Amino acid sequence: MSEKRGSNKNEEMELRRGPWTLEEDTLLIHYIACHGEGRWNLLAKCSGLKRTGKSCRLRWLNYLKPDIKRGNLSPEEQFLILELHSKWGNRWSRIAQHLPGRTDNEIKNYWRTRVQKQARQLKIDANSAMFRDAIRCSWMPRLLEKMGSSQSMPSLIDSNATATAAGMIDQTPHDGRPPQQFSNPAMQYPFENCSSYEPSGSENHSPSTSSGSMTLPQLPYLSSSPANSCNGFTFNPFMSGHCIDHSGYGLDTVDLAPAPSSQLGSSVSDYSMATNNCVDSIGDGLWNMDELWYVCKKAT
DNA sequence: AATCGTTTCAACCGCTGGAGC
DNA sequence: TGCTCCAGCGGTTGAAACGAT
Repeated sequence: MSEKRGSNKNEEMELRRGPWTLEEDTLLIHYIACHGEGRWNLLAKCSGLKRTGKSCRLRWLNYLKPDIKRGNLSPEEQFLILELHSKWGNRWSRIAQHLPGRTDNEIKNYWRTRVQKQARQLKIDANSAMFRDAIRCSWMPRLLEKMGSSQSMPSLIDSNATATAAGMIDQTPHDGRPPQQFSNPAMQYPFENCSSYEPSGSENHSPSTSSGSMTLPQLPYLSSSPANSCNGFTFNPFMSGHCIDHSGYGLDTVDLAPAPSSQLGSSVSDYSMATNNCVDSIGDGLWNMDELWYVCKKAT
């Protein structure tokens, strides 16, 4: 036993850790090209890499794999992440399956650095129903707006038959319920029904499906308002002019300061008007913290 | 230009579940 | 049935990059 432990220790001492070098990457790529993926421990031993099988696997899956998509997440991808996370929680690999070329690690990082950041700034729990509703009622419409204007959805439609922001989020394989579908979310996503959170593993409580379009559970504090309105807001998918930013993710902080009380009592159009003028100075983004704050505030 | 605080993301760690024996 | 090994998952960390002053 002690002998085995000693030999393991010697092996561990030889193991490299930390950032991968170009030589290591080349070695790994070459080995996988010859022998294929999988059997990572064997790969680690036979390839000459002084890495653990785990490390090799991670490097390949998260960085070296040819179909890995690099760069900022598109609005469609962001929308999907928000939508799928609201259903499945922190099931990153599962969410990643619906975003071709994106890794669970990347999605997880996105959620932590972009989404949770907003929750922190709002001083609310990122896992709270309140925050999720704020996302659904303020952030996601903004993404739809972005998607509608960029008309870039075909990329997802083409690359992912089971889950697209533009069509169907297929749940059938996971829980046997009918899939949620909205043939054109920019036009049809019904925001009158903001969702409550469903923790991971509680998929039996997922949003219901109604006549081919996504219908989400209605919150008690939301009025049964007309389509495209939520919690007193009117969400026109093509409404322009929100506090938005230049970042590729569109989620950088805009302004955490609560709206003046006079605005809280106004109609959404008034409120939108009040915040619209920041567009020119801030740019083309998706995230309006004032509005989000208002959604959260009204929910309490 | 230098310093410091913040953000990003690649990589690691611990745990779990499945397969094989 | 229980053990071991391995792949995969989600949480966390820390170095590098970036931005503000």
